[in-house]
Amino acid sequence: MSTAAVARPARQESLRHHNLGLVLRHVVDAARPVSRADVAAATGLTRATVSSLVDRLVEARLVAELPPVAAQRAGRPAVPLVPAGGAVVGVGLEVNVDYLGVRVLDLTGSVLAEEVRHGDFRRSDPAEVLATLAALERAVVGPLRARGTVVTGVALALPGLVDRITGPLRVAPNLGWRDVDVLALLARHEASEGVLAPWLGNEANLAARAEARARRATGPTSFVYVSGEVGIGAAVVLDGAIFPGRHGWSGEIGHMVVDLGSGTTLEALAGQDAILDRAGLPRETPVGALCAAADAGEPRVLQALAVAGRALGVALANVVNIVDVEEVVLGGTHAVLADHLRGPLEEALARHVIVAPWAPVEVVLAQAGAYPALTGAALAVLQAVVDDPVASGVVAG
Amino acid sequence: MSTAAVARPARQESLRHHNLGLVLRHVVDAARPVSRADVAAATGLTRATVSSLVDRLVEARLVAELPPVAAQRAGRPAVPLVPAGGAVVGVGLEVNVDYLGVRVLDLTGSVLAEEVRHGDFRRSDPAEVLATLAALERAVVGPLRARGTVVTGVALALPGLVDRITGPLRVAPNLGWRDVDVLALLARHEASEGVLAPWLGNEANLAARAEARARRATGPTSFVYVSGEVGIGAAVVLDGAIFPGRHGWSGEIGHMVVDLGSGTTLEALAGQDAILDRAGLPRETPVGALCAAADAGEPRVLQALAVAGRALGVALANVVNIVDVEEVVLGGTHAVLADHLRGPLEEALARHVIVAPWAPVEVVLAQAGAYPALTGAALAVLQAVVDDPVASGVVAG
DNA sequence: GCGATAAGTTCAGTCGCATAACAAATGGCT
DNA sequence: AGCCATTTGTTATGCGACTGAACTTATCGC
Repeated sequence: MSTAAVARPARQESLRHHNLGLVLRHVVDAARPVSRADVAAATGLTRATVSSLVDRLVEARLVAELPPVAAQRAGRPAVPLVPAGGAVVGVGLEVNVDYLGVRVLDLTGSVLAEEVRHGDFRRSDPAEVLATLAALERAVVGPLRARGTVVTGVALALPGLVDRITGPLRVAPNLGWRDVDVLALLARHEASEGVLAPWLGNEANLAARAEARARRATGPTSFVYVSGEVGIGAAVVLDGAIFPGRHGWSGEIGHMVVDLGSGTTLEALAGQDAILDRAGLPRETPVGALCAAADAGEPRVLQALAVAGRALGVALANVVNIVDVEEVVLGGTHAVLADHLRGPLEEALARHVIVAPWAPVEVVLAQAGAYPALTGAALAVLQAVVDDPVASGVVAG
Repeated sequence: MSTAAVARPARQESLRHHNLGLVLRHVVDAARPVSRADVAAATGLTRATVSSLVDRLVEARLVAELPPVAAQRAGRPAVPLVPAGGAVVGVGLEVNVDYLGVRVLDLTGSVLAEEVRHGDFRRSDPAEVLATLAALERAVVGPLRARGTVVTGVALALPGLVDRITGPLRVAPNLGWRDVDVLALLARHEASEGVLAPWLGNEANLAARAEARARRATGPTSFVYVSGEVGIGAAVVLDGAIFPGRHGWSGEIGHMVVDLGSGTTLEALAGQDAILDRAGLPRETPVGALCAAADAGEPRVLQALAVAGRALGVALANVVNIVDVEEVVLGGTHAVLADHLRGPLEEALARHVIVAPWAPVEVVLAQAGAYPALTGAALAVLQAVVDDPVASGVVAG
């Protein structure tokens, strides 16, 4: 009943599409090279079928064969398969408060090229900033393209509300942008190049995607990712998949009301500016200095961080009670401050998460490295390739 | 990258499975009888394929053919197809604080049989209550089964935390149950009958499922369903699908902290007991009487409801900011009190939902009727049939 | 050097959908 | 009344994609 997602008819080709994705996913997700026989055993397909599918993937330069290594057991040695490096790539873009950048990833997850420009983009002019970004993208991607690299798509991370259905950026408070038609502004600089129009996404959501990939090997991938920068963003990941919400506006916890009487929001207690204000430090203080002051035992700083930690803990307990995930992943400035936040944060989680007795919530640090949204944006594009290599145009029908 | 759901290989039969579900869903979800040709046009399958699939569905008694009606336009008159009534059914069970019951639905959505027993199950003995439930189920389902009705499954709604992975009921505070192996207790009374083991689910989640089906025709089906009974439960529905969370423990908003300083939770402000206390009425007061007192303009009552409405509004704004849905659906006692809650509730939503300027949150009343969780439980079973008629064993391979 | 073993390929068989022609049943027009 | 246009549903025929089994290839161990 209650018809869920858009349902399409399944034709003969659908099998191939699905199974190509299945095989490719096994090769990409494997920790070490796998053989055709391994893939067959793991997927439940026959060796014959896997062979046929792998051949297509090799032809499309999504999978590469390594030279056989000396086998240690009897039998014909396996041909090791790995995701092809450098051939098919996704491009991640990001505009944030104090930097913008481009990062290019291939299917192995390695960074082929990257460029980050620092600057102050508060109250910036969208047209100008996006022109800079487009130029940077051209400079980075151009040489790759010239070498024959296939760019399957581009995704742009923005620190604001992007409507995934209707397109425009509604508002990015920290950039001072409002109702900006990002695609149109970018198209001015790119159409001539034949560059693909980027997908747009929220910075926290895309960073969480990078985090999901980074945590893939180590354990469960259902978590809330908290990204503390100037504001506080979050994203919900369930079984490795981002929860987007209806419009792509999920995870906006910065404005969560944590005090009904005063209407105080989380950001007013655990945001970067709020912490600095309460600590009696100027707002320009870098996070490192704040952390150092805390390490030195500065009482006002410790007090401010205790308040922030508790507020964050209560807010995240509320989130966990609503979406039922197993972990809290701290990213951005909150990762740097984790040592000082963790105590009150974990206490609040243990007290207020209703299922804590049966499924205690772990608090862990982000592993995705610097500029995770850049990585996540590129991964979003590559994920689409893996999910359906044919639809994304990389494999011939 | 980041492998999402469990991926299975697609074989030839997978096509058939998928397309059987697709066709059945079209017939079930259609507002009026449809022809094979209609289904073909709507799904993108050919008439030949649809014919073949429909024949199987008719044979499995999932779809029925009506006598052709006089056509109003040229051409051979269509054979109207409808979901078969009374042949294949889902059984919904529920144990709640002051009643338990059984409801049997067929694919048309009509109630074939139903029995509700009122009682006080606070601090009850699980074994005893479940024995009563099993007897009631036997009494209701037995005669149907004797008539040849096919029972595809049973689902049991409980007002507590049910681990959908490991099975047991962790805790149902208002029943006073804790770590109850519901399946084992039920099996004692049912194994002999050859009755299926029920799926277990949270009452609010299953009620939301009924609500999603009821709202199917009228508009968007992304909402938060709030079910105020003795406690306050909620469920998130996105595009018609329940958001279950990792363990099935999503939507636990009753314990949301809305006042950091005091640690006050939503239930302490908007729960039934809390409202009655603040209104100066005894806790046994029925909701109708409370509502009447409010209608009469009793100042303390109005004050209590204003407090509750605002608290609920803030809590739901927090939920909407996290999961990004379009509507709030009020069920249970909150539906009865809606007139008095709506004002402060809508004000809080407008003020605190960050995307309200672009996507205002609608507040609407539940439409699913009495005991929605009973309906939702039965629908859950039927949904599984529609999603994959073969896997659920109703259609021959 | 030969058998055991495992990887990968080839080929017939089967399943399920598409395509297209055909049969059935009705309204509209002369 | 009779014929055509129109639409529904059915009946071949073909093709794509997977399975299963036999076969080839390549290595290890004795």
